[in-house]
Amino acid sequence: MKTTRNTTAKTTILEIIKHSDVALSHTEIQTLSNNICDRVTIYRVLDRLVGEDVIHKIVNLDGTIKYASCHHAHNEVEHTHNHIHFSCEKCHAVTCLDTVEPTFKMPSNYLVKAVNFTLSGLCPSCL
Amino acid sequence: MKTTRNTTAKTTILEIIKHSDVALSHTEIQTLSNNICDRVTIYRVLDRLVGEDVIHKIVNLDGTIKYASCHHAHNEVEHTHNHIHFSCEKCHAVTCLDTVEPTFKMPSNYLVKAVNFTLSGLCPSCL
DNA sequence: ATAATTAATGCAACAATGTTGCGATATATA
DNA sequence: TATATATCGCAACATTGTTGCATTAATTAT
Ligand SMILES: [Zn+2]
Ligand SMILES: [Zn+2]
Ligand SMILES: [Zn+2]
Ligand SMILES: [Zn+2]
Repeated sequence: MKTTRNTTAKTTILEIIKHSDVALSHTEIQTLSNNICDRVTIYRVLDRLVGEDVIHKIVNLDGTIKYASCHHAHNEVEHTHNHIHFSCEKCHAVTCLDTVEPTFKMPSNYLVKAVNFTLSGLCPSCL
Repeated sequence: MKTTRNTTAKTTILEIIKHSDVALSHTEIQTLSNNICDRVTIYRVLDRLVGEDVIHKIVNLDGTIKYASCHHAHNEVEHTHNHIHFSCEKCHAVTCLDTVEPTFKMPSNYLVKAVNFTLSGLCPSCL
């Protein structure tokens, strides 16, 4: 079987994401990592971390992709990322709102498997 | 003042979007328009139509941008696009669900100005 | 109907972002 | 320490979106 390895690039990138209180884009991670590795490597590490369920991918309102660490217990049976994200239109910070759970009624002829909710406006720091 | 003009490109693109029951990307519009105009013109026409509030922009789960016509009455006082979108993971169709209204409770220290909700799963055709 | 104004277009050139192939490197294991 | 192979670096490429400018065409005025 295909195993996964802990490399310096992977460790560094994961630390950067874990220590950030906002979601980070590929470019932001590259800057913060001080070019510790190639641009392509960052893409591949991010894919791996998402696959390992250590971080999750967020699509921002403008279509940019951001990454944040997963704060759930890793032994959950049902593992979803159905929490809301907030995108501040002033400081552009994207944060996970793990406690907010949206409710909605869907027509029965749809099968909903995942939700991706993003709110925008002003965050507490910018309010 | 700067007026807007009705050109063949604009008319054609708007017709394509209006007659589609799913949201369309720039590339899809280009294909459907049979290369009636330059790639850049499509970008500019789409920006104009969004600015005129005739169509609205949707960010799909994968970060791709799609466009759909607005179905609201144009004399509404409050004009928002806070409806849910559904993205089918099989046929990749993105549709507007104008009737579904999500509810949620936000912490008071956030100011929510806009919402962007996308559900994914299987649409009625693929179920 | 014709001329004048300028919004809109086409084209080229560029920037940003993401992907792929492959030889070289480094990690985990024996 | 030796081996297997996951991962990396690099180059090359694809896609998507932007900008500047000369040309074209839609609207308005004459
Ligand atoms: Zn903010
Ligand atoms: Zn999150
Ligand atoms: Zn479908
Ligand atoms: Zn819509």
